[in-house]
Amino acid sequence: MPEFIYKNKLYYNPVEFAMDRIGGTWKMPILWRLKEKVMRYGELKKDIPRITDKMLASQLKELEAEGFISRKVFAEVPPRVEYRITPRGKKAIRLVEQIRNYGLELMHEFGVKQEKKK
Amino acid sequence: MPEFIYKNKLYYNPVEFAMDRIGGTWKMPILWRLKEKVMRYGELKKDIPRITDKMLASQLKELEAEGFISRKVFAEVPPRVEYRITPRGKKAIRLVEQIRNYGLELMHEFGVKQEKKK
DNA sequence: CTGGATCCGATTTGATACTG
DNA sequence: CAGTATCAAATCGGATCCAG
Repeated sequence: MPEFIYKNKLYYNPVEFAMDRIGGTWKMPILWRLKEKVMRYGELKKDIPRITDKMLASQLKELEAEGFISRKVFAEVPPRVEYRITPRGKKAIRLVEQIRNYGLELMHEFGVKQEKKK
Repeated sequence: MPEFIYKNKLYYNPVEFAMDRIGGTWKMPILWRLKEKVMRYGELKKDIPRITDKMLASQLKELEAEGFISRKVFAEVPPRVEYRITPRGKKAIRLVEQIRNYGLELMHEFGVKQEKKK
């Protein structure tokens, strides 16, 4: 049984480590949107339903701190901040795609229907 | 933006749906161990470090309720209960492997070393 | 042996208001 | 526009005790 410490937290396995980096309710949705677009804070906010400023800001900060996205601030008024995916983030996206495909498969098995975008 | 309800819970995307079925701290470790072995409750308990009875029992119940594992009770004294993976669980294992491989990759990038099993 | 029941603290997320 | 600060709610998981 592998077991290890990272940043003062005990992990039992690599899956847990990965999910701690890019798991949670909002990180994958954020990465997903930055897949092939550079986006501003406000664009992300509008594009991700129900996310609050608190969650968006904190998750962006964590993703940046661990190198999945980068942040560019423009010295303008009004302020402009752009977020873009990094190479590490691109690798993460490949996993997101796999989980997503699996999720779609499961939803089909469970008879879950998705709503259309309005 | 897909958005849907399953069992009275609102989901934002397929990833979230998948992780709600097989995510959390203990479900993947359990599935992983049943990958190619039938195991008893007590064996799982011994093999998964630090898991409590509460978590093991509840996670087994949820995995069974959603068809990832099956449970066989023997009418013996003392009681014997065996858990085995189902076809649906086997598909899940393929995803676990992908997440695990990604986690190992990330750990390498982050310079995390795993301890050897004692 | 295989759990269920209860209590409780820690963590995560949400709501709301406010600011450079 | 792009966030912070504060407080509250919900969820998760651990500890402990009990039972068929």
